[in-house]
Amino acid sequence: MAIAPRPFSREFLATDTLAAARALIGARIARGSGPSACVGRIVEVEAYIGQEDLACHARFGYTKRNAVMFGPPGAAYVYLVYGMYHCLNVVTEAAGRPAAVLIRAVEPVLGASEMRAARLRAALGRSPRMEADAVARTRRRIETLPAAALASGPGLVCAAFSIDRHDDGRDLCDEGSDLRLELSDADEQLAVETGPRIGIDYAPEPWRGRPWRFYVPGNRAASGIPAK
DNA sequence: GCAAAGATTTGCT
DNA sequence: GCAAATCTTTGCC
Repeated sequence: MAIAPRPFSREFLATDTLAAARALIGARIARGSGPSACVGRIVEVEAYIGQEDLACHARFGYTKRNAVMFGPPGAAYVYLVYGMYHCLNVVTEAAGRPAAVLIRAVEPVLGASEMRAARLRAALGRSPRMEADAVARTRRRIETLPAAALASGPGLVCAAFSIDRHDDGRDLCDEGSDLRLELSDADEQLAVETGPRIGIDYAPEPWRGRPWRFYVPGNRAASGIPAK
């Protein structure tokens, strides 16, 4: 019999974003319930902390897009990047202080076939006018992906779990939520390494070099690191 | 009001 | 290894 998961502690998210980021490694993200439920283990995250962090979306202050980051901890901050992909963050620290942890990669635990179907829906939905042979190529590519590659990037996590801006502001610490964070006693402690955040070349030092990316070394789902 | 760039992924050279 | 795809948000005129 399976051990019942418990919701991720909001009080813990409320204090220190770097500690929260580290603790989120190995935690689970869950979507839905019953036979179509999807569950994954978080294996890569990044911390974005406050208006002073010039890599953080809050660096321009309060805006319509980043409003949720200024709210209470435990909420989902979901935004659209590059006009096509969504990114999921977990809001941290007390209300009024904008900080969050970006979920960069997840290892499928349950519902991999559901995630694959969601990836396909996302890919085809993005380009509605794709030619028939392009559709076939895309379908073949996604159908042959190893399970570990289904959510191995921030945009892919959202595609696999069908996360979009409808989920912006959702409470991830509520066990009744359709999208939520969970801890399971069945999970062993994972090794964690740190490094600079990815894709923030626009940020000046010291922010660009801050080792605020946390990941499980050698994990296949987390290994999608740009070559540069 | 308009131009520019972005916490990415994919496909082609 | 590089550039395109795509659209919201930001920043300047």
